[in-house]
Amino acid sequence: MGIDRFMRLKEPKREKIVEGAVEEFSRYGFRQASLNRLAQSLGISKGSLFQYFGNKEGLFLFIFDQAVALVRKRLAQVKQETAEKDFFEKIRRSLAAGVDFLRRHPRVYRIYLKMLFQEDFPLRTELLHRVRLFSAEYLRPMVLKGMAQGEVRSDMDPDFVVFLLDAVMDRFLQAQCVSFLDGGTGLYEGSAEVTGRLIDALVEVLRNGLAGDGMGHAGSRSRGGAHDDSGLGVQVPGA
Amino acid sequence: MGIDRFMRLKEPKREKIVEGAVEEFSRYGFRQASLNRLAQSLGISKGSLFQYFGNKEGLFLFIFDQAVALVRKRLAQVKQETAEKDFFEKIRRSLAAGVDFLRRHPRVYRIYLKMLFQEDFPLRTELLHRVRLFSAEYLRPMVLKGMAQGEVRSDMDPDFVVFLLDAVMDRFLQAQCVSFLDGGTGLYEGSAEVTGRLIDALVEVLRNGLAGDGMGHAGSRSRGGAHDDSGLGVQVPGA
DNA sequence: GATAAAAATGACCACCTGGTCATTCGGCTC
DNA sequence: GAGCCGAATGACCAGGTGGTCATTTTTATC
Repeated sequence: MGIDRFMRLKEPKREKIVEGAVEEFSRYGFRQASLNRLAQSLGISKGSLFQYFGNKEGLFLFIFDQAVALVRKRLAQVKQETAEKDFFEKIRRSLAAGVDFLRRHPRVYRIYLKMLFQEDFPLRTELLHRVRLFSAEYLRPMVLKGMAQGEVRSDMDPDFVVFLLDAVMDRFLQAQCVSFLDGGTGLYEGSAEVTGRLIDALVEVLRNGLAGDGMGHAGSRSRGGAHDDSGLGVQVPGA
Repeated sequence: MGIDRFMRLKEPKREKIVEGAVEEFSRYGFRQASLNRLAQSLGISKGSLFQYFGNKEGLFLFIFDQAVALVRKRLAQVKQETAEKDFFEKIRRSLAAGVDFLRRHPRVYRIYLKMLFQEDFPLRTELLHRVRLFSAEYLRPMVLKGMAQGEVRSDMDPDFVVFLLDAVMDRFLQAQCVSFLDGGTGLYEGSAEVTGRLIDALVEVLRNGLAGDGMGHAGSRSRGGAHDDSGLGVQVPGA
């Protein structure tokens, strides 16, 4: 059929088409993306796009599948790398990996954001379920294990803990792309150093809010202590 | 010009038009919204819409201004009602008011969500700045006051605290509208009771993570104690 | 009821969309 | 160079868009 015809293309051209399509969808979402414009910006004819992908939806799904595979791969890598680490260190590393991914593939992330709130994507429901594996497959077991090991307080609904982690981590990533969400913290297109500090500060708050009794937070809480080895990103203004 | 011609309309018709427009924009965003479809569903001619609002953008701005006014009014009300309350009680009440608003005006909230991630809205930048007053005008002074009074730990960047609160509260609201974000917590279109419990659970985690030394959390933290007078929404599964 | 002013209408316009397909092109083999 | 065949092309289609405006309908005044 069509798609193997696309696969028969030579590498540079294939990559160029994928990149161009990612750019188009990330800028305009699905419906508002224009194959006329895409074809023109790629310097190929619109007819070819239809030969390769059948229709607009086919092109989008192809792009989307590639992106999901990319994310899964990276997450699996982090999971493996931090298998032996403390719960909150896992969180820290996951966040750092997220930031890194997003810097490397900003447009891929934007497609995801668009799809989240723009309801006219094709197969939106199914695709989002595929993407939200982040909570289902990644965070949830991590939380359950953390609870079992006493690192995370176990008197709360684990699903709710997952929800909180997901909320705060996702927003942290969004703030890197959407200037209105950074709230003066410097997250939006901030330097790696600033971002690193904020990750540490975030993880510390999470530790205070969620840590279990099994962990070694000595005093009333771990204020500045425990696992923080890079200086938490805090001003000390008044008191 | 046009808009006062709209104002001269009789009340039921005016309201019907506003409601129809909110429905259209909330379903389709700006670009994909169709004035043909809107006119037809309203049972008036397209020409009239242009007489009233000049163009599509004018109609959208009119709708948007009304919505912003609605939100401001409600927030001011909550601020006044909780002026004498504890910091975390303020947060709790604000969240509850947010949930309430969102149930009363679900389509207004959806327009906001669409605009956040769909970049082709007219005047998007300016409008979002106007809307994000939530952090700037509402949360920030609250946090600063909380820090000054020792209710909130003051060794962190206040902007970062605002960011965290904003993130978690916003996501909490989003989860009521977007099924993929609720993560099995039951927030998505959940009952008032479930939502109430989750608000309490959320505030408790925030208290543990952010409370200052001025507050009365006696032990290593306020586990289940302190200000929680409605039973925190927690299962007690294993331990 | 006649007249004038205001408001509602919908046919019409230029433009853009996703999608089609007969035609042309380009690189093989012999 | 001839012949072949898959690949690239872009004119073309039906359908939908925001926007216009001459015309008709409604309303108000006398």
